[in-house]
Amino acid sequence: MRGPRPRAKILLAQSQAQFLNQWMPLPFNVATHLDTAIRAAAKALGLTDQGFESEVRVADPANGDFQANGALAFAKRAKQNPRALAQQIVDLLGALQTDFDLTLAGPGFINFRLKPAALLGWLQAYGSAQDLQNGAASARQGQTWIVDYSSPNTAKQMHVGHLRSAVIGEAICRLLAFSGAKVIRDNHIGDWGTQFGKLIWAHKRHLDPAALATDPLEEFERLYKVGNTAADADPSVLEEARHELVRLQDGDSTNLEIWKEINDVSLAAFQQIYDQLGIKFDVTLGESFYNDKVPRVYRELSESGLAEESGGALVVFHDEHPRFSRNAERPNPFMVRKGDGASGYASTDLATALYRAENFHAHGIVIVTDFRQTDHFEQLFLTVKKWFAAKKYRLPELHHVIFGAVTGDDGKALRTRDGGTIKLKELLGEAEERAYALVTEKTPDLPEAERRTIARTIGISSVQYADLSQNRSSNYVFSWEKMLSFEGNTAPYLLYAVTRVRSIFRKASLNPAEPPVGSATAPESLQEISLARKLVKFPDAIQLATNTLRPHFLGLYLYELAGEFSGFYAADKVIVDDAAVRARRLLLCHRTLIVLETGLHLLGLRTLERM
RNA sequence: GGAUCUGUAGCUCAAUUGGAUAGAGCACUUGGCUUCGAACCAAGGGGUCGGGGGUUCGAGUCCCUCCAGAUCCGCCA
Repeated sequence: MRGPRPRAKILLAQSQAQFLNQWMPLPFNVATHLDTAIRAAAKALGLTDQGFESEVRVADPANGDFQANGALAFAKRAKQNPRALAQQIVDLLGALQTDFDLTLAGPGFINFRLKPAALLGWLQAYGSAQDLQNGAASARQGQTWIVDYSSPNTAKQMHVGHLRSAVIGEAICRLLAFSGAKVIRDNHIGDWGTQFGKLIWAHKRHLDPAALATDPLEEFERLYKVGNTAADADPSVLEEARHELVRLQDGDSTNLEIWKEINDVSLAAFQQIYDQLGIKFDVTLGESFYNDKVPRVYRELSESGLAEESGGALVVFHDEHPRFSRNAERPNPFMVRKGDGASGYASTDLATALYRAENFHAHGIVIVTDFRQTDHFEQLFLTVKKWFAAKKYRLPELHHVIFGAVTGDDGKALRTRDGGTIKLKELLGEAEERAYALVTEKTPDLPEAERRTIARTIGISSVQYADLSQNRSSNYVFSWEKMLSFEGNTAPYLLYAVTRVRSIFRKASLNPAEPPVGSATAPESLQEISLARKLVKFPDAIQLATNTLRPHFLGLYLYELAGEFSGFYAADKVIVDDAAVRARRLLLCHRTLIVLETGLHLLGLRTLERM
């Protein structure tokens, strides 16, 4: 419940105008609040029409809490003195001075430092996870976003290379939902590829029923290899495999049954992994689902003149784009239909885009894949934009969320068919084991069952966070040490901070859901102030991570917040006799707890009571 | 051959997308537990941001060029 803020009494001595002003809570997102105020000042100065932007951002703590850099860029364009211009703006920001210390620095930076009373006001105003949610939920209210992630091929196990899409995708889903969007998680599985020809061929001839009963996915993988090897060695096998594929596509009941069995088994195995990662898809619309929807794509693209015949195939060029132009040195058209009449992933993806726009009324579509598909999705998006424009369909925002490859020691991307790559199942199991050893070492007194539960959370979180803590666009060499590191910017460090806060509440016999902090006063010590200043920047971290679709910005923020808390924890004791000191420190502890837990849950991690 | 991405401390990574003195962790050195959990904290050394040139008040970030690696380039997705 957000009511009037209990800051009134510190304001009694101030003017009536300021008093009334102070009854308005400082908004959830302080940077946005500053932006609004500066824009108003710029408008008063007549700068808005000339394209003035405030450029408010989080500042280096040494300089302030937020900084506005807009005067610099504007002055350059308008050939004015930036420092003088910044001063004119500052002169109009008098109302902000109740909450902030304003300073002008360097060539024209405007710095804003929150006063302790303003910090207290913000902390009092946003006092529960629900308050944080309410504060953030306006940005994408009423929008529907489709997030297409994980999307493995069936009949194969997921290996470490599949982890990034799942982990990053889930974090993005949660961030979008937190900003108010309705999110539809769509697992666009590869269930209709040519691999099924070879697979069905082998299934009919080399199936081992015992192996199928023990570990069906393992057996399907073996069968695929058998089929692949045989087809490579013998052209007649390849021919038979193609025939099996055609029969499947023509609806042959035996082949359909095998196909369905393979997919059902695969999805059940995938689900075990998803359960561990806390992922639950809303829909699983794989490539087969779009099978009957591609003719419309061919028709509409041809009618609108976007697609053309070329060597028997149906292709789309984008002449305005050097890379996809027909005039390129080596043309790279978007292959909508192959020369032999078969559909490819391009046509499936086009049909998928249309379905998402029409059926889900998507405001935005996010597709999470590795960087190798960059060209494909660029062509897809270019084609979709022209196609939708020609047919007057409403165009959703299209985002390809690209991440780097997970590579082996040779620096080359891991591929399923190379064999010997680490299976996701094994990775998660190993993570749990290593975490268990550590838990047992650190907290041997906890009962075995609890140590197991804790180890599960720590192990899985560590693996998830290994992907979320770094900028998604870079490649990395897979290593156990990296995935299961427990020091530095890692999940255990963050989870540890959470358990230390909870421990304080336990020690004081207080319920963290109902912290007695109504009488808390403004932060005083260096560490208290530093922690409070960090807490107030949570909305900015959320916004940055969501707008850029880069969850690591939130991870970095949480790591820094946990660091501030650790410094505070070491310096300032919370459970002390002085009731005033105690209340104001408990407030900081509690707000740290809700921000950390909310943030970690947004990244898809689970948190712990103790560890 | 063309295109895209990557290159930051010995190692693994950040840097709010053009902002102020490039920051963390690991490793190394030093100090801190009879005091709310030391899976922690405090402090120290360590950098021609791959090389070179350019754009401007300001560049790790943008442009050009060279070097190194990865990836893609009409029918597997």
